Amino acid sequence: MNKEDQLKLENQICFPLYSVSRLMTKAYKPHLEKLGLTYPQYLVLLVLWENDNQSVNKIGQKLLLNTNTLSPLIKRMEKNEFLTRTRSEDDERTVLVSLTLKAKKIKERASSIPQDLLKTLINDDVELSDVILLKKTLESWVDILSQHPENISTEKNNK
Amino acid sequence: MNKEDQLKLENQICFPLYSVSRLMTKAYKPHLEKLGLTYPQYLVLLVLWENDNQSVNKIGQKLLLNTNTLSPLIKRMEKNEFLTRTRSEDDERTVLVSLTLKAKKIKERASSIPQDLLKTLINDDVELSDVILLKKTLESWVDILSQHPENISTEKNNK
DNA sequence: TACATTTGTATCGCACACGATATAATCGTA
DNA sequence: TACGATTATATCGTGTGCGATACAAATGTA
Repeated sequence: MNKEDQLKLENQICFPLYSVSRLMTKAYKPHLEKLGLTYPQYLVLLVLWENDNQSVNKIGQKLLLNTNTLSPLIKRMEKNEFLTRTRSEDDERTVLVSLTLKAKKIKERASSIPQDLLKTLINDDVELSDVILLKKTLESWVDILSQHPENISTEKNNK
Repeated sequence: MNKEDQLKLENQICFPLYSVSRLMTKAYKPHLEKLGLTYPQYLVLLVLWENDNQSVNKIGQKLLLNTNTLSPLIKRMEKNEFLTRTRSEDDERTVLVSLTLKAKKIKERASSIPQDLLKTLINDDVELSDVILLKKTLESWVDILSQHPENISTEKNNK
């Protein structure tokens, strides 16, 4: 491929990645709005539904987000009564984030959202096996990219 | 898969998509910073390098972005002397966006960025054939998702 | 035990995304 | 040819992302 072709939008791998990510978030939107959530806020709940009462740092490690994104986001969720924030007694620096009853209650309703969305896609053109392959591929890219020099977080990334 | 498992972060297809998109943009960052560009600004240049002098609307159709995102973005690029904006004489509503000399000059330097990035990835673990497959898969998702009810743009999407 | 370093969180500033809305120009049609 | 509908762009408000920076608590070490 020559230099001219490399610059064509259609030959860029990053662009469809960027587009699909945005379009997927948009597809989630009407479902999440009913629950009063945004997509990143939904991600925080996913982490906490799996294990309640985690530090901001820990949540950030799982979502690959830093505290400069998470701190205000979590505060908004606290204001909307999905979360509570408490300083850890062991380490006064640490803020522990916990689910409220309200957040626990919507877990059930939230569980059907991804399935519902996938169904409409699979009914269209996508095969379930394609989805699984795509997920695997993207996950390996996450691994590689998160080890890339630009993406090593300043915080120690000790799982 | 039961309802409990569906909610695990690791079982969500959208999350790796969202992560890889962000990590890729981050990987681009140091390269684009040297040129004084952000990733979405780079996308606008890609469109114009292919065909100069296009309307805001047209650029938006190609990037799947609306004018409420593009208008300020293009104005920032005008301020940074990458673009010029002129009202069309045929239709006073239309703003035609053109490349400045500065923008034309960096085309050469910009052309190596994606290749450079891919090389470091491929040197690591990724096969070129994987990249091509991923691109194809994502492009088909773009097609499907952009036809989804939530994602039909208000503007007529007449290619 | 002082004190430099590290760690966990938060704040600031900037640049997107995007729904809702505004405004002016153009178009369609009665 | 009026005039309502459509179209092209822009503005506003809110919520992310993220680099840079601040700050207090905890840790390591001389």
